[in-house]
Amino acid sequence: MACGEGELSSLAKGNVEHLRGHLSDDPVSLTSHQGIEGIQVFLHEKDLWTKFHTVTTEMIITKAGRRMFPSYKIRVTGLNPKAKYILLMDIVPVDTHRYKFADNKWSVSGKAEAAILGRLYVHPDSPGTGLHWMRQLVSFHKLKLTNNHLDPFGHIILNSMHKYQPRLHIIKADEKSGFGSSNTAFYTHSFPETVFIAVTSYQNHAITQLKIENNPFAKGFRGNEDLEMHRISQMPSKEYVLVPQNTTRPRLVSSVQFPNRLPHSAPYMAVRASTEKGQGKDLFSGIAVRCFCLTDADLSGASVFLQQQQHDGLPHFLCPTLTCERNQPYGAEPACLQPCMFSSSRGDTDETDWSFYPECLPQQRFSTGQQVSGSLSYRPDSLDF
DNA sequence: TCACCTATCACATTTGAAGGGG
DNA sequence: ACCCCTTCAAATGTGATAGGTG
Repeated sequence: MACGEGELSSLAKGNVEHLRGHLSDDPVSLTSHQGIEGIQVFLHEKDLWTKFHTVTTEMIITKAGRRMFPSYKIRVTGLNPKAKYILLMDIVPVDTHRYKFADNKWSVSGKAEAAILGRLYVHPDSPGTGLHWMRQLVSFHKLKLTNNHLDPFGHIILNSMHKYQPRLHIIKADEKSGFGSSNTAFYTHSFPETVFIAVTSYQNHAITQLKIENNPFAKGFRGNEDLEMHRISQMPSKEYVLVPQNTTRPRLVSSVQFPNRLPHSAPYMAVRASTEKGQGKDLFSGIAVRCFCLTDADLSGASVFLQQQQHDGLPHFLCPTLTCERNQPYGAEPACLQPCMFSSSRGDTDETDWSFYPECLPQQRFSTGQQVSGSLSYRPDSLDF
C-alpha cells in the first residue's frame, strides 16, 4: 500500500515543491484548508508534548542532523479511503525574535536572523491512499533538523535560539483536485504544543531531564546516581560522599548503599537509585519512595527510613526497624525523630520488622556500623542486602 | 584582555535491525 | 521456519574545549 520515494519522484515531487508557494507562512493559525473537508488530525503522545511545552521545548540541531524528540506522530481521520494524499511537514518561524536562556527562563534577546528558505519533509509513504494514512499512526520520526545552511541531505534547516512551529500538510494527490495547480486541495494543521526553540545544546536542565527520562536512546543517562553510588561503595569509608537528605530526588529507590559511619546532626540520604521500570514503585504500592539514614549521636550507626510521597503532597516517614517499635507513618520531618539504630549484630535474633511492606522480607539484617550494600530486588523473594 | 554565550567534537551507552549459525 | 546470538550503525546527552562577540 505504501508508495515509495520513486513513485513520489515520478508523480509529484516537483509539484510538491511547487506547492510551497501555496502554503501559508502564518504559523499562528492552527488550521487552514482548501478543497478538503472533514479531516481531523490528532497528535500522538500529546501529554508528553505538553510536558515539554510547559517548560518550553528545545530541539537540538546539529550539522549532521538531529531527530526531534518527542517524535512528531499523528493520527488522521476523515480522508477518502481511495484517494491518494501526500503528507508532509515544514517548520516555520513563530516570530521575528532571537531568544536567550537566562535566569532559568527564555526571553527575547534581539532580532531573528534572516529566515532560511523553508524545506519540506515529505513522508516517505507519500503518496498513499487515505486508507493507508488512516489505518495507522503516521510518524515523522525520521525528520532531521540541522543548522547547516549548506546541508545536502534534505534535512530541515533552522537557526539556533529561534522559535519554530512544526506544521502538517495533507495534500490531495490526484489530477482531479488540480494537484500542482493553484486549485490543489490541501489541509494544514499546527499543534501549538509542538512549538520549540532550536538549540545546539540544551539550555534548560528541565528539558534535558525530560528527554533523558522519555527518550529510550538516552536511557544510558538515567539513574546516574546508581553508578555514582556504586563508585562510592568501592571507596574507603572515610571517602564516602553523602548527599544531604533535603536534596531533591524525585525517583524511586531500588538499590542501597550504606556507609559504615555517618556524620551526625542531620539526616543523610545514603541510598538511591532506580533504573528499571516499576522498581520500587511496585514494591511500595505505587508510591514514590526514597531511603535515607539517620545517625546516632556517637556516629556509630545508622538507621534506615523510607520516605513515602503521599498524594496530599506531604512526605510521611516510616521506620521499619524494631528499635523504633513504631510501624506507623510519621507525619513529621525525619529531623524531628529520635535517631534510632540497629542494635542487633548480624545473626542476632532481633527482627527488623518489614511487615509494613508485606512483599518486602529482608534476607539479612544490618548490625551497627556494618557496611551494607546491595539492592532491593524487584522480585519480593529475592531481596538481598 | 576578559567574560559570556554558543558551537563543535569525542565519548560512553543504548537501541534495534541485519545477518549468521544451529 | 524459527530461535538465539553477535555485530554494527544510528541515536542520545555529557563534558571539555574552541570560537565569536561585545
